[in-house]
Amino acid sequence: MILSPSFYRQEDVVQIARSLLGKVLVTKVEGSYTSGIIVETEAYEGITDKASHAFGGRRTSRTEIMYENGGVAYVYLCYGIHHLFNVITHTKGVPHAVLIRAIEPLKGLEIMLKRRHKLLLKPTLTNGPGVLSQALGITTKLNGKSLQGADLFIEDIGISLLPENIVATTRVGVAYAGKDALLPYRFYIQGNAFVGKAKGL
DNA sequence: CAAACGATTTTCT
DNA sequence: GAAAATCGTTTGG
Repeated sequence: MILSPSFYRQEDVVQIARSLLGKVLVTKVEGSYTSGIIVETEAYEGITDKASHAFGGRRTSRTEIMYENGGVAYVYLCYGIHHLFNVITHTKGVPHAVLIRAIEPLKGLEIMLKRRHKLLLKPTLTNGPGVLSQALGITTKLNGKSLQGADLFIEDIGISLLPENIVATTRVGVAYAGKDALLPYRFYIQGNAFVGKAKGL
């Protein structure tokens, strides 16, 4: 079943980040469906989190979407090269977000391989926030889109994880955030081959 | 209006 | 292991 708006509007963004593990992110871009099981996430706790774009309540044209009601996508370009996909959570006015860092390919494998210019299925196909967006065809065109749409949603396919299989640790690439960089806001499925290994492990 | 800077990935040494 | 690639957003003049 597709995750409902009420799922995204829970108050605890860290709990949502944990809950998204094992769910399936589905996109339909240029007529083709692609999907993958979410195996790694990071929580960005709004105005109190120095690593968040909305830290201190900053509102700019880019971050405005973060203040929307939970259940929309926040996609932005990083390093001029990579599109990073986030889920906006909590209610209107509270800029919480969850970054999807890695997925395990599920459907549309051929299309994902083609988009990534690969021939074989390897973890590098979708094991980072930039590359999974490329594989799923996610670009800034999806910024602000509802996660209830026919071409972008997250569904629960009945995967349940044991607590001991969920690892909580520090986030990646946010050293500039000072003590907030030490918060255990990153979650991943223990032992999954598609969890990012590029950094910090 | 000009300049600096990334919630990263790939490639070269 | 180190460095380049690359551009929209943000910040300062």
